[in-house]
Amino acid sequence: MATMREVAARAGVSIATVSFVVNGSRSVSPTTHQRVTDAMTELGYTNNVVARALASKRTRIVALLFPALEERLGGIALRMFMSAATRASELGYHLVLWPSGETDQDVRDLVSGRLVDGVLVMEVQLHDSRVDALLELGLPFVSMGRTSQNDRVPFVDMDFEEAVEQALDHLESLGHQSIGLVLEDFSASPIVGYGPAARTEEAFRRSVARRGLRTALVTCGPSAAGGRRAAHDLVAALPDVTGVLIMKDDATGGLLSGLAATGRRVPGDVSVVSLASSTANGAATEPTLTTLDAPGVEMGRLAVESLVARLDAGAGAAAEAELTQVLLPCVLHVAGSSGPARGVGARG
Amino acid sequence: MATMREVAARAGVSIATVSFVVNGSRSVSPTTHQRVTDAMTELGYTNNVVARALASKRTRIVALLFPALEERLGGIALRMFMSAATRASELGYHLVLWPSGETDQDVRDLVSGRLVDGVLVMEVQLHDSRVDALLELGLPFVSMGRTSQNDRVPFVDMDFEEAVEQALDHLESLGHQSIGLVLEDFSASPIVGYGPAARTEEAFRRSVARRGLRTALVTCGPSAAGGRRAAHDLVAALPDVTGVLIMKDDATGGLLSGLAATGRRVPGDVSVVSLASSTANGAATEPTLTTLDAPGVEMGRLAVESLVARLDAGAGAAAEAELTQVLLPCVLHVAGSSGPARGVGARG
DNA sequence: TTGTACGCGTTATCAA
DNA sequence: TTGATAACGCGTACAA
Repeated sequence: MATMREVAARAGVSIATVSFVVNGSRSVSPTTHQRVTDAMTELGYTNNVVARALASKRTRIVALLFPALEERLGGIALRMFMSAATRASELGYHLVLWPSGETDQDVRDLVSGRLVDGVLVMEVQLHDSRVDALLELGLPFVSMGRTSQNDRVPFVDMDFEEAVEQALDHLESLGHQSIGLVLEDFSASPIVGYGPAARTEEAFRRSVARRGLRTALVTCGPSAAGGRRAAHDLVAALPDVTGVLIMKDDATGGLLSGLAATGRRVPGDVSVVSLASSTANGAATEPTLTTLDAPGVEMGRLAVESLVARLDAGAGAAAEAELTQVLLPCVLHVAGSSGPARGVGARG
Repeated sequence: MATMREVAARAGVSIATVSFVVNGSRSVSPTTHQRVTDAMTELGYTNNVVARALASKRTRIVALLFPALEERLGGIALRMFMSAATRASELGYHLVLWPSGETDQDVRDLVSGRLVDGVLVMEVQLHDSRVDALLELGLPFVSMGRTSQNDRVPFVDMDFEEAVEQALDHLESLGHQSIGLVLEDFSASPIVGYGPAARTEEAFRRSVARRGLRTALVTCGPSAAGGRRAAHDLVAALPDVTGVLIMKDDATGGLLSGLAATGRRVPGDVSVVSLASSTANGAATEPTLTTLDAPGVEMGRLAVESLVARLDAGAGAAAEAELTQVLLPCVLHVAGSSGPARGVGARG
């Protein structure tokens, strides 16, 4: 609870010298350095981050902008929160949680307090007014997710295209030629083209055309009931289906039982791969799910690192800092829900 | 980006008058008030929260202390994060996320920067050095969860005792007399007595004794495999079991299939109630789970409200402020996994 | 009701 | 290498 002034008096030096010692901003002679550190420990000096922020015009606080009232967020969002906060802490920053609606006004209001040096934006949509507002405000930020036109926007996102490739590689190597894709049904949602679903669908269409696979695409409502319904829709659209990619965690269990209800066994008759999920999540069903684990932890960590790097570089070097646009791969975790296609030997 | 000084100059008043208008700390004449507000809008004045914090010795920031590296946290923790941040925002506060280990040193280091006015502590254990440290530091805080000796500690926690009563009431009203309890296995964990599990077990023991039920208690490993194993252990220990309480979300699906593997149908032969879970989570299985939904959102909201109330009351009134110790009930959501006991009519 | 002036605890700019 | 001292932007006695 001691101030710099008190430490300076105790050490018999000027307040500026104490500041030099604390920040290492100038070199001080070993003797005075020792006197200052002694005084600091004797008085139990600790920095006052608020005073430092006022004087230095840097708060060393970054904000994580998340969509309030969003019910779809799950375990991977939580891991992003935690890893972002942890990495920020390691880098000497604090992370504040900012709930925001879809409107850019929320962003402007929050930023106007000048509490934060930079912002991370979560759940970025294809058209996102929050990103527009941040660009206009000139505040350093990193987008977690991509808009449709991200020319000069630093972002960290999941590589949905690559995830689809990995999943199809896996299934094709097991001999599957008839593969369905199950995506969340956004037709009743205000969202016009949800990025992850849109990118996954597009990547799937391109890849299956190139690979020459038989395919079908069905949408899926929430929870087990939605998954069960999707299973029926899928087998109706693609009766000889032997492989399924699904990107809707809460419906995957229902998909499994829905497939069973049509007389198809997993993985005996049909293999299932859960996209953008997690091993832990996949372990909750029987059989356990082959998953492409979303890099939530890495996304949080990298987004913070990218933002902090720009902040620590200073306003001068900010312009010439390279634009970090990172796509993180999912990790394929092979488990019980995928296996050789019917008629293909187990060692095939 | 305008300062108070600039607004004052524009309005032709003193800087103090502007401050009075901004904070409502003194009454100002309607005419000058108008001149000031006009100047503010013309210059686009916004408060500088850092300068305000330095002068007022209040940052209006609270910290949420969460256990770093904790993998067990799930959806309800995420909802706590989001609701706490949202409520704080509504009350004019900011929420920063502070990762901490088990050691109290982390807490002391974080607090020493004087960045926050108060702290929320998550996942409080029966013996928690973080709580001890906060008490010693004299910093206002609210515990989310309870220690074993919480005489003067303000807390918000789930009412595990009541949840057990609700679950047993539900099952008993359906005619069940032989009920098992499935809890997470902490024998291999460093945690000595995990609060929620310990309180649930104790409440269960007391309640079933009073009710005169036949019971068994089994522990449960992670994921579906753990639940399946628990099902076998349970039917071995209590062959005529017709009702199960389980508090381990990722194993509940496995419990269902494990029961099926022993020839017992849910809910035809055995009813299952998932404790401290969520309706959304329970909808992922078939049948959908009857759950006692954890009040994660309410806990985050109430903890913030309690803390902010104390902070806004000021240091003077803090001592005489009542000690808020709140136990929040779970909400019973009856779904597909519970029904009348065998031999009891559906209208029983 | 309004103005003056000091304090909050640092950082940063000059001198020395 | 060190020391004065002016910002930083706002809150608040105290005075007018």
